[in-house]
Amino acid sequence: MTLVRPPTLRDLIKAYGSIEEVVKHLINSGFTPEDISWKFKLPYYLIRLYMEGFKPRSRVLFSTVTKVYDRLALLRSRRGKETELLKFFKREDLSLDVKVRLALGRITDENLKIGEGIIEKALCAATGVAPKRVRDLFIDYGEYGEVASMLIRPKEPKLTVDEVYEAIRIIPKLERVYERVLHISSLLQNSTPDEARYIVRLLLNDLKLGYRQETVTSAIARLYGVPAELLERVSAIIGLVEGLTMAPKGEAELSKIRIRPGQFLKPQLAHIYDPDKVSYPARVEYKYDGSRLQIHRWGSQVRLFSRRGIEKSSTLPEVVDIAMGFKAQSCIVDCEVIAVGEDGTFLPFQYLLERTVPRELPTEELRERMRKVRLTIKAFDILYLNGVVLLDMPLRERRRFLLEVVPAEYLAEGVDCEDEVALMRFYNEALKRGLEGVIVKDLNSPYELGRRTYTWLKIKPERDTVDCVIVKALYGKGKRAGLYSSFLMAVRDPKERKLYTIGKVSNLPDEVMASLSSKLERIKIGEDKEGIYVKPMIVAEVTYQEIQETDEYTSGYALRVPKIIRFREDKTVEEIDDVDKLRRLYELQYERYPVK
DNA sequence: ACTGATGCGTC
DNA sequence: GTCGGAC
DNA sequence: GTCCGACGACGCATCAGT
Repeated sequence: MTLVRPPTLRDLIKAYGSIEEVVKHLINSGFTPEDISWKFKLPYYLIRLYMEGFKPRSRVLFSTVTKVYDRLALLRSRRGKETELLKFFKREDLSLDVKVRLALGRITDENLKIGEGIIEKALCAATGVAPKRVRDLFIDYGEYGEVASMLIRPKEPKLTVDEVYEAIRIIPKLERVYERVLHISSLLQNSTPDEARYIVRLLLNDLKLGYRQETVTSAIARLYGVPAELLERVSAIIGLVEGLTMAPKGEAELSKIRIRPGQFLKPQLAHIYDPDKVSYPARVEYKYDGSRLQIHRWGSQVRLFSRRGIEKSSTLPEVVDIAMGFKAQSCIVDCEVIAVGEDGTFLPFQYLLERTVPRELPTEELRERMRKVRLTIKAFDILYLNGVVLLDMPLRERRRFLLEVVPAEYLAEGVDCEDEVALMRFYNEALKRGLEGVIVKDLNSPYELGRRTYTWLKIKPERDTVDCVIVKALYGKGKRAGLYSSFLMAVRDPKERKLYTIGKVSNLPDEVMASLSSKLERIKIGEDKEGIYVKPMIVAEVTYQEIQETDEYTSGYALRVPKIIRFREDKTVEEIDDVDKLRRLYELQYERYPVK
């Protein structure tokens, strides 16, 4: 009896013709990708690539791209970065969409479901380094790309752009956490420190190269000789990557891109109110505490989009019904969707999330939620009507069409104000009626896709303030590495010497953060993986937009949109506010501003 | 079957 | 949603 | 003036782990 040698990979390739066929055959015979990786000493990511039918097209090394990234990181000026990008886009050995995506640091529009947690696991798996040490490096450098480049061993670069690019694109197909970890760690094991830095950054959608997307746009516009404004507009309509990759078709083709219902448009946004920026007469409307919704209707078709373009049509059927009642053949309407009780009163924002967050729900569950949280809309703009694009029309004229299309009960309430006195009168009335505030709009302004403009200004009230004390300081990330950049605040027990947490605050100026950080080090009394615990003695006055009930903090309450107003060096921890005051403020907030 | 970790999208 | 800060 | 990164709370989805 002769011993049969197990077939080598070489044998199998000979038998099946190609490595791709071998992998397919082995998977069909019941082997897992892990088995195959183990048996033939093949990197896990390659097996997953072959399973997805990967066919290498170009042999360009990924290290040529990381060199471009490094140069971009070093260049200081916008112009310099733009020229370097232009040089990159001139390369003919890579396709334009690959180059655009590499430049934008966004390899796919799908969700990778990769965050810092999975990167940390993958780094441990790839290097055998203990999680504690990886985390410590992360605290020091504030970013996993740099950490990866420090932990990965130098080697000859051999990854190709194709491999890296496709390996990232197939990640959405890896459902299990351990699959994603194995995939990424095998990729990192086969990369150089420089490659690892940028692979991690690509996975986290953040290249940290210090240029903006408009720099990428103008580099492409320059290369293909098309106006940057046109390219921007096309990108606003069909999407950034799609728009930029159309540039070679030239100005004539780009000009043909038209807005059509069914295709999401980036909504216009508002700035904070500044009295000097208002031009009268101004349109002033209630600001409803809801979620932005863009309604597209053409014939009997309706599509709803959230602020970032997520489709919501299937979970908001009552809004679809409302849209069916619009008096138009086709239209795109901008509105706020809000939660209302059975009596028509406004419900707090938290309730709305139960309706707007889910992506899809079983019919029964959806019905139940529809009963519990009713919805209505408040429309305030119209972008398109019966084949005509209204964007460049002044608001005054767009509103005329809006009133014809949308029934009165679904329109945002407002008035035209001649001066600041009238504005403030309407604003105060809005607060009395329980609204979030008002929006002030320039009646002569066009609708500017995707831009935050001073032609729309929001006014929201200052709420009460709470004096509280820092009990914990959390490590900053990215550009705030090495500092404590967010602070856990607490209030007193009314009787005993106890503290109850109420949430975290951040957003301090760099200088303040720096001096605070050293102060905190001196009163440190403990630590965990997120930051340090400190002796409660730094008192701050904090304001907020709303108090919410929560299980997250020991007081039972949390502040929505918290802000530090000032530090109270005149106050000791004995003199801060207590939980009773917080409870009173919570109960008072809807009395003083009736939710109606 | 439940809880926790992780990621994502709303404000 | 907020803010500060780079560009 | 504009954009963007670093932050806040919340609820949901999904998988990991018991």
